[in-house]
Parts: sequence; C-alpha cells; structure tokens
Amino acid sequence: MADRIWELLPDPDPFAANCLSRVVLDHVTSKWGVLVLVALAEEPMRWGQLHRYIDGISEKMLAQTLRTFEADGFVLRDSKGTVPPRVDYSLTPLGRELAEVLIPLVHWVGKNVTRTGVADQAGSAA
Amino acid sequence: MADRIWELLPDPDPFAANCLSRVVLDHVTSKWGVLVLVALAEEPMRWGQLHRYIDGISEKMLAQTLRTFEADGFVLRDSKGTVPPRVDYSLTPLGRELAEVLIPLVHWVGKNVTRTGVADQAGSAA
DNA sequence: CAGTATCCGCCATGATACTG
DNA sequence: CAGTATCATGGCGGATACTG
Repeated sequence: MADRIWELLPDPDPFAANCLSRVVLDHVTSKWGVLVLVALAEEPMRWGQLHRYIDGISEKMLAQTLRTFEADGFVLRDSKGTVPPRVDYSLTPLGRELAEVLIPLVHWVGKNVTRTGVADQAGSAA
Repeated sequence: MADRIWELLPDPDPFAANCLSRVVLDHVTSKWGVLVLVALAEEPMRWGQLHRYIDGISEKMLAQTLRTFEADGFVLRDSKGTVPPRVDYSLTPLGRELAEVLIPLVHWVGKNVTRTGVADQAGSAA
C-alpha cells in the first residue's frame, strides 16, 4: 500500500500542476461551489428558492456556478418550459456522491468554528 | 431530528451570510487551502519541502495560506531558530480533524475525475 | 533556507439593467 | 420566474527582487 494513492495513478495527482483533478477541485472550492452542492443535496430546488436559500449569492454567480456544475455532470437542470418559467435543479448521482464527502466538511466547520482562531478574533473585535 | 442540523444552532449556519463558518469555509476552500492541509496531513514538512510538494504554488501564497491556517489554529509552525533557518509545519489536533474530512474529498475527486465533464472536454480538446 | 516586500495584471465577483 | 448582458472593481494571486 502506498501512502499516497495518487502515486499509483499517473493523472489524478492533485499535487501535480495541470492535473485535471485540480480543475474539478477548483470548481468545487469556488466561492459558492460547496454551498450550492450541499444545498441541492438537502433537497432539489427551483432557481429562486436556491437564490434565497444561499444568502448573499448574486444572480450571476448562481447561474455561473450552476452551469459549471451542469457541465461537470454534478447538477441536473430540468426546465419545465412553461410560462412563467419553472426550472428545477437537482444533483445527479455523480453529484450526490460528491456531496456525500462535502457534507461532513460543512458539518465539521459549523460545529467547530468556535474552536478556531476565527471565533477568537470575532470575539475580541466585538 | 432536523434535516439541517444548523437550524438548531443560531450562529454556524453557513447558508446565512455573515456567519463565521463562512469565513472558515472560505479559508479552507481558498485556492491552495485544501492542498496545503491534505499535504500536511500526509506528513509534517519543512517550508521548502512543502513548496516543492504542492506543484505550482507561489512563495507568497504558501506563506499567506500557512499564516492564515496558523491563526485559525489548524497549522503549527515550529521554527528551530538555527542558521540556516529550519521551520517545520505540522497540523494541530484541530487541523487534523479538519483534514480528516478533506481527505475523502481529494480522494473522491482523484478517483472520479474521469467520470466528470472536465475529462470529456479535455478529451475532445486533445 | 525561509521567508518578506513590492509591484501589478487580470479575472473572479458583484451591481445593475434588461428580457422571454 | 428565471435568467442574460453589460459594466465596473478590487483583491486574489503571481513574478520578481531582496533579506536575516
């Protein structure tokens, strides 16, 4: 057993520059990437619902993030083609797998933020 | 049981703007954050070693990322105070907990990058 | 070796206005 | 409602030079 499983694979070593996995990692860790994926993991949502759910995201960034993830195969866009428009967003099976490893991250941060230096600074600043 | 555990907690809901957990999440998902934490989870490293290990990172960004994580309480900086200088970086117990949830993410991406749209585009572009 | 200091480009991000 | 188009900006990130 190698310590680093990616040493066994030529391509997907994220520590090597110009590796494709870096691109995916960049998408996921983009400013709103994690929140969008985790939000959709909780439940499929319409555009407006998602927009309200993720407080602070701009329309442009929501659209951009969703289109990136759609191209990546993580998000499914289902337009009903009605008037007024209704579009549902959900995770693909691939996206659900990804969200599966993202949820523990979000949970951990939420539960442990008070143990971090960020909390100290905010406390002393107040 | 609530679907969203953060609904039970007033502060650490990452879907609310100006939540502290957003700050931590931003640090972790900063351009080099995940790679630095996962690298140090594999083994403690000296500055130069880390610089070579994470291919493509600039000196500025390595320093900046390390200082951020040090302030957050994720990374321990151990300067030997010798000449020539020797500085060892390692994860704190808190940082190790965080890395614990990051490693599955990096592994998943590495293993499944070929199933994503990123791989398709790279394939058709070549 | 392990950084810091400085300069700078540029693109990610955001605000606004508009549309089918 | 669900976006797109356009414009503006600032700060993220990189390159380089320098230092103890």
